[in-house]
Amino acid sequence: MLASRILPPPVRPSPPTPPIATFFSIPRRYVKLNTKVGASQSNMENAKQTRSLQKTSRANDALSSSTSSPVGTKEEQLNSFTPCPRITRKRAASIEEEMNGREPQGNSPVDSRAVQGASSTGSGELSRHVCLCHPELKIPRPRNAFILYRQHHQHAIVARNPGLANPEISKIIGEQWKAESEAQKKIWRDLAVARHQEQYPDYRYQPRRFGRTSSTTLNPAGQHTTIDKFWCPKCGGRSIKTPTSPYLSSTASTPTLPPPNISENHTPTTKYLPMMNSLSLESPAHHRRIPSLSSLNHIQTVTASQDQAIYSPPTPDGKRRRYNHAPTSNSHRDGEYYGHIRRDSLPPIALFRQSTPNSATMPPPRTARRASVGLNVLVPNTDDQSRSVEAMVMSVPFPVKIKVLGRITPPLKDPGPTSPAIQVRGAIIAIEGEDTIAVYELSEWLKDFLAKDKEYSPRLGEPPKGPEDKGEVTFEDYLGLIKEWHGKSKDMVKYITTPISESDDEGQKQKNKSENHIKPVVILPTYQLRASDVYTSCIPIQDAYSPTDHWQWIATLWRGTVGPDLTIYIHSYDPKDGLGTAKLVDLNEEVRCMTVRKEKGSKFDAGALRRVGFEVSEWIQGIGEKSA
DNA sequence: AAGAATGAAAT
DNA sequence: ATTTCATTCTT
Repeated sequence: MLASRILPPPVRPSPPTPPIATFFSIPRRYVKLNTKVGASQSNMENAKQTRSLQKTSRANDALSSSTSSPVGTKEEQLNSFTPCPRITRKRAASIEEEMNGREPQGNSPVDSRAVQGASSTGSGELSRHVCLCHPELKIPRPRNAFILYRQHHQHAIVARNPGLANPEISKIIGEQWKAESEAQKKIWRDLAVARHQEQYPDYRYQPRRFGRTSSTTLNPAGQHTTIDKFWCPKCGGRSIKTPTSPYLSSTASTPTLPPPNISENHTPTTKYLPMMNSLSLESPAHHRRIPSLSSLNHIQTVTASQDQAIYSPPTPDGKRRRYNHAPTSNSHRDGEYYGHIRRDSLPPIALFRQSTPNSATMPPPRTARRASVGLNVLVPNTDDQSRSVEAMVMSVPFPVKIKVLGRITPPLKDPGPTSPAIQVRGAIIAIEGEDTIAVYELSEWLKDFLAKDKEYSPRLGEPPKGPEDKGEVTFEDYLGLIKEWHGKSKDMVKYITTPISESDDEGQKQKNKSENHIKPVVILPTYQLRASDVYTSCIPIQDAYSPTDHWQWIATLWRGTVGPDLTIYIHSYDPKDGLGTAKLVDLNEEVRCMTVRKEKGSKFDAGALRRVGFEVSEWIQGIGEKSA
């Protein structure tokens, strides 16, 4: 055991793991051992014994039931969920958390280091010592199948049994889990590993064991030990003592430390859309801090930086929240061990940085487009215009367009505190992509998938119609379509905010009150994106608008209609081009876009589909909780 | 902070 | 075989 402590952790098929990794927790463990463990030790022992007894019997159960019974589909006994006094809100966190990991992509070293996480921030004196190497968030261990399952069903159960204590809920879900078919369980298991692995390829589980084992303190050098409190386990160096005044310290001395959260105030959205601020529109209303859409031509410039933004990690936040509510006060001080410390450290703000820099270097926005006739050299007024327009428009990365659309037509927002609360908040999911067949295929699949869940009542919507004939299409035609959709938009909103009622108006009133929180979901096989693209190409540009301006103008007309809560974009790729490092399924919370990649000509990857289904349902669950 | 469920992964 | 810790949230 000692030996294994001293040696670097067994290196997985993965890249460099810092040799000192194993020791990170030692100093803190020391702290904790002294302060608490000793005291509670015996209690713990008891508890453990109890549990291990239970465990064995449980194990037997499992053995007898799950191994022996092949099990038929038990969908019925899943009984009728329904009611839901209040919507669980934690779910959002889990999604965010998922997103957090998505990032430096392939930077394995980061990941492995992160496993150990934790800065040297701590109690009292110790807290003044900061090591230059940085923080890193703690990577949570993978949720196992059951935990995922529990998480997923929790709110349905809470709904059924209002006010039930959590442990009870655990029991219930435990039962349900046992009843689940082996196949179903496997799906959850797969999901459990897949997700975590994707996010933290180099994760290695390193539980701290209090059992006594290593209170023998050896420091990394293998030398003996009184623990040096100021020794930074991560970089192996001594942490530096920070000046008393925070001001003095910041500038010069701590290059690797994130600056105090300057960015904390900005919402990511604000930051990621620097050039979307209107310098151009004079309408007084715009003086409000409403971030308006920019001049159209910016879309091109946006592209570059947006791209970064889009593929860069979203706000590191996630479940820290969960721990943050813990009091920062004294009570915390002495009990500090790494479990807490690690979360107290701020997420590396550096992650945000890349989103801003070029805003400064951006060309000034063109103002008063209408007037700037001469400026637009981009528009060839030739015959093949529409082709080049199409090419141009299609060359804009879809995430950019989706994001822009997201600004024009945000999802239905929750009613303000003053307005009456809505009874239910479903979701609108747009499925976009150039491969229409695939779009429909996925739409159907998703509908079926959600329908199985009983928590959802999915409907396929009819997408905006394309131009009738191949001939020229006029603005009028388009305006007609838009008008139609203003109507449909209202219908959709109504649909997703109206509790589903299958039983006729019988005991309806009673039912509606406590139960029936099935979420209505509208799935649109193509929506605003496709429509905007199509119409951009077939409505000729008669004026000085550039193709991208043209696109945005077209897109802007959707304003006033409801935007999708989530867009699923099907990215069909050529098998011979391969995928590169791209993931099959990739959720970008920031733009509310989930990308699903699919090889042209073949079917969707089964795992990818499951993943989509799962993520979508989590997304929908989290909708209530999202801040605008 | 304990606790209720289950399970994966490290000792 | 045993221990930790993933999730959730009330007592």
